[in-house]
Amino acid sequence: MESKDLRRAGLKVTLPRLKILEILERGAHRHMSAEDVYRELMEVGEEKIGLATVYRVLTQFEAAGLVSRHNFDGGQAVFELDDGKHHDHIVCTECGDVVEFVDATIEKRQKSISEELGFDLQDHSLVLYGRCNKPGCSGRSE
Amino acid sequence: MESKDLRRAGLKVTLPRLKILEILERGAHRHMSAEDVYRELMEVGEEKIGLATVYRVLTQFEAAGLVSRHNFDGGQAVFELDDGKHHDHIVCTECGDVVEFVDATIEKRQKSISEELGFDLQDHSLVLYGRCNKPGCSGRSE
DNA sequence: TTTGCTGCAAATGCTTTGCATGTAG
DNA sequence: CTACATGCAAAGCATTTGCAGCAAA
Repeated sequence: MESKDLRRAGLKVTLPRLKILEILERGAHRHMSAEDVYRELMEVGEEKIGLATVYRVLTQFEAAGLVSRHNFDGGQAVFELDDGKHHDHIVCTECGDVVEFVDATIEKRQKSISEELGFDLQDHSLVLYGRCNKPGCSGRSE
Repeated sequence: MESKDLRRAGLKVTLPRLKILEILERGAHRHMSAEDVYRELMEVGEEKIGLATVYRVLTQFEAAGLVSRHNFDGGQAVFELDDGKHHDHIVCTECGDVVEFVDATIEKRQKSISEELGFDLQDHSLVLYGRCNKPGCSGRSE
């Protein structure tokens, strides 16, 4: 029951929030833009919910640590449920598919490099772009 | 003489283009947003040049490979002269200072990871965020 | 002259906000 | 009942575009 998550985050349990959480959990893709979420809401018959609410809710979820936001190439930010485990992304430039990965070597080097350059590392963003070799790959959306 | 660069890129040699190139070469910072460039143009007395032209010119320079564009956190894209040598960035979250670096280990791992995941790597974006330890650091712009 | 460039203002696309109404707690 | 949420429309940014006038080549 995801109402727990909402209450724990200090957010009132409302229909828009529940529905959006649900879509992020069982939606078509793990990485979705606000528009993607909004579109699915419409498809599911939740036509009273406005796009502004989707943005507001996603932003609140981000602040609450329920969701994380990524700025891949192409203007639109994408959101994904945050399971607490850090990871980076590789995005297919053709079909938009996103695959997550973690690499201890890279993580370690980043830390060292920051120290060498006199920085106290707080965060980082690593996105690889390439063409995936999936069967039906050649331009959808994700 | 930078007119060469322009001609080689198939661009007419015009005052806006020369001035913008000049600012990128001798400007206050190596990484500048379009607004930054525009602001310096105004300061230098080049007040006839419009912001739209700055954007257009920077985009053309990017297409010509003279300049590269980066999307760091904070909405505004930043541009830097492209010397052909690839590098990544570490950005100070306090003063906005940017330091460039290259790390062979990271580059190699990225390649391997892409292959392992069945991607043909085309490009990547790595940005580290942290606090730098420079003397006067605590919130400017760069 | 011809093709490409520029300034300006208007248009975009994504995201955020103001405000009056609604509703969870 | 009160504080917080929502929908809608309008506002905000960064960036792009249409167009008429200008200027390199």
